[in-house]
Amino acid sequence: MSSSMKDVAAAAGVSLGTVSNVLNHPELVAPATAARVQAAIRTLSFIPNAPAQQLRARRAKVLGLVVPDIANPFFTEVARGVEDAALDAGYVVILCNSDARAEREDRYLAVLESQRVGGILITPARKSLKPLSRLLSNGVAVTLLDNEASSHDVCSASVDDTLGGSLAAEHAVSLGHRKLVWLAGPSDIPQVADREAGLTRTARGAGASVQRIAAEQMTAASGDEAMGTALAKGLDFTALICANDLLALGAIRALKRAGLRIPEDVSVIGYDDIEFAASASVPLTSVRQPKYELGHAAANLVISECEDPASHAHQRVKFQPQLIARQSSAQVSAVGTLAP
Amino acid sequence: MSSSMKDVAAAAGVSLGTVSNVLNHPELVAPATAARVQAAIRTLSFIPNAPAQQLRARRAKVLGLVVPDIANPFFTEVARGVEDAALDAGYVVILCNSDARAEREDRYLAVLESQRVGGILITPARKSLKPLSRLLSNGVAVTLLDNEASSHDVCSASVDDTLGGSLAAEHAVSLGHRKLVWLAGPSDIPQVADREAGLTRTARGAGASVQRIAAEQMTAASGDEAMGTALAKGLDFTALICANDLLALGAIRALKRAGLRIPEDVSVIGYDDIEFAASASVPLTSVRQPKYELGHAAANLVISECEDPASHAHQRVKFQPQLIARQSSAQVSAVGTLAP
DNA sequence: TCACTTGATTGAAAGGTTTCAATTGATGTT
DNA sequence: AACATCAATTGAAACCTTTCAATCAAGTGA
Repeated sequence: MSSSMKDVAAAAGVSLGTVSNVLNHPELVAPATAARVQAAIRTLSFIPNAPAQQLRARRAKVLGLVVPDIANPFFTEVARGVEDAALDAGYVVILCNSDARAEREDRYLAVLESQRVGGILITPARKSLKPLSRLLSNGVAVTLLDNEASSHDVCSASVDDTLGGSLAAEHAVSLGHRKLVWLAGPSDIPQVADREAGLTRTARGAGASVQRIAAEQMTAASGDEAMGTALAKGLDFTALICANDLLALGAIRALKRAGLRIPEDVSVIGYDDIEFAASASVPLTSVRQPKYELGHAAANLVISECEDPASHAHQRVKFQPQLIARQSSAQVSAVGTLAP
Repeated sequence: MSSSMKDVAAAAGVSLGTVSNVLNHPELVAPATAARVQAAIRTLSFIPNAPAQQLRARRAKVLGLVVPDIANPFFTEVARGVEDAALDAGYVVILCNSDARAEREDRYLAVLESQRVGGILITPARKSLKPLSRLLSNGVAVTLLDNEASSHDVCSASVDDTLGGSLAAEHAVSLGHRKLVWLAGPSDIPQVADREAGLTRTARGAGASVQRIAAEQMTAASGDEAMGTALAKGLDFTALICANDLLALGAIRALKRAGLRIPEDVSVIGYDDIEFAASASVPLTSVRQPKYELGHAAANLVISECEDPASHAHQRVKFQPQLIARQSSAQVSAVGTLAP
């Protein structure tokens, strides 16, 4: 049904090679011939066979996007940035949710290897780059997404999480808070560790205390649960800083259930500034990350490496986060402290 | 670097064809030989070249997922269902956001045709299936997602939107509301039209009036704006029913700005029951759609058609929505009516 | 007119897989 | 001993593209 270059060649009365030249090296072919070939392409509505091109080129114009969870609006927005950059460059994006599970990540990496993708954008489920080494040695361009590269054979695009943590702490401290709680996620997530480091350093430096509680996953449900159990055990604090907005949204539910008012009793600060932060039950103060830009930049890094691996120098792009103050945080109240 | 079946054949001392048989028709090859080949596959860590398979098969084990906007949590959840079904079947998903724009949708359809994808899951940007006819005549399996098929050459998986609209109306009416406002989206979205039809029929049948206002897009920002202008012009109503939750979230912002209390002055009902509906400033009453299941079912439909087009019968799977009542809707108050 | 250059076009090979008709070797039948 | 049967394996063709060395035709300079 669908026509090949052979059909086009026959229709235009030229050889296969000439059709290819029209498509890939138009400067080599006489204008009249080129016109004839173009006409044939149109009448046959020829569309190149990408798998054949990929087989020939040994690399597909395809990117793998491996993220923990696209349902997290942070990654959704990042994905939009990736997709737009990819489409502009004639690339296509394969969506891979790892669920932050190594096993599922590995499965996807194998699939992507089989597909001979040109590049991979990944927010890894674990710290080691070992699982990527096969791909790297096969010449696949890899860019770390929302993670800073520690080695020198990959690019990375990330946001300064240490600074972000600092910004959150500064904000809380500037409102007079001295007893902070940090609601972390799983401890093996590097972004969370960096935010925690920045937060802790800045808070302690300003004379504030930081207690740490941890949620199992970076989801609202998990934040609700973790906050709930922590409150049940008793907790003395005036400000809650969360490792991301989903946790914050969940924690707010738990706080409200416990009869605490926000921000009168507790100030809450999230991280990411997802779209829903502004529509939350209490509009959420949050550390904004340039999500779309992050995805866009990362995609452009891999694409540039794909297009010209030889002259490519690995880069680390780092964006700056920004604190967005809303109603969920306020000046500490004289009586706001909650004793167990 | 990466090894081919030829390498495996050499290592195992058999012919290329035998390696292929081990992989695809193991029953044809002697156990001892098969073992030898498997060993070679392992030592060379051979991974099949998907583009070559695709070239040969003339169809890739790849699905295109074309949605208006993955940033809408409804589609995000649908996408998860699609992806899980695909991964289980050894398929891979290409993410295509059409932004509900015909031009961008066409661009993606051309890309997917070029990639020779086996199937396409699409929530079309326009009613006509014309843009898909090329694909269909090339034997690509197409399944309509969240749209009911009107023609007979495609499958579809959808949710009963007319029923959903009815459920919302019933709920409002049962709480005593008689002056309803319907916040619609762009009028060419079939889902929205169906919801509106169900809503209007049921509401009018119960003696309630329905005024219609429309947002430009199905986003929170757009809902905020549409509601804001409508309120400024004056509106007499006690319940607001929105074409989706994002619109509802935006509308709630506008209502609050106008000094209206929810649900005391206005009851608000959304549609989709996205995860954030429960965390919204007022937990949102909404019509829940089985989003993940929808995506999962749709993917399984296309995959089954890809795998065995001959014996495939086109199907229309239709799910039932369900009303989830939360705090944003309540019994109409005696004084709640707002005059212009 | 011959030798040569330049520009345009061609033909063949390669890339990795699957399929299928053909071959081989062994077993069983008469 | 000759033949048919069957299981296991092989070799070649096909899928469609790109590249590159080779060819061809036309035009230049001597």
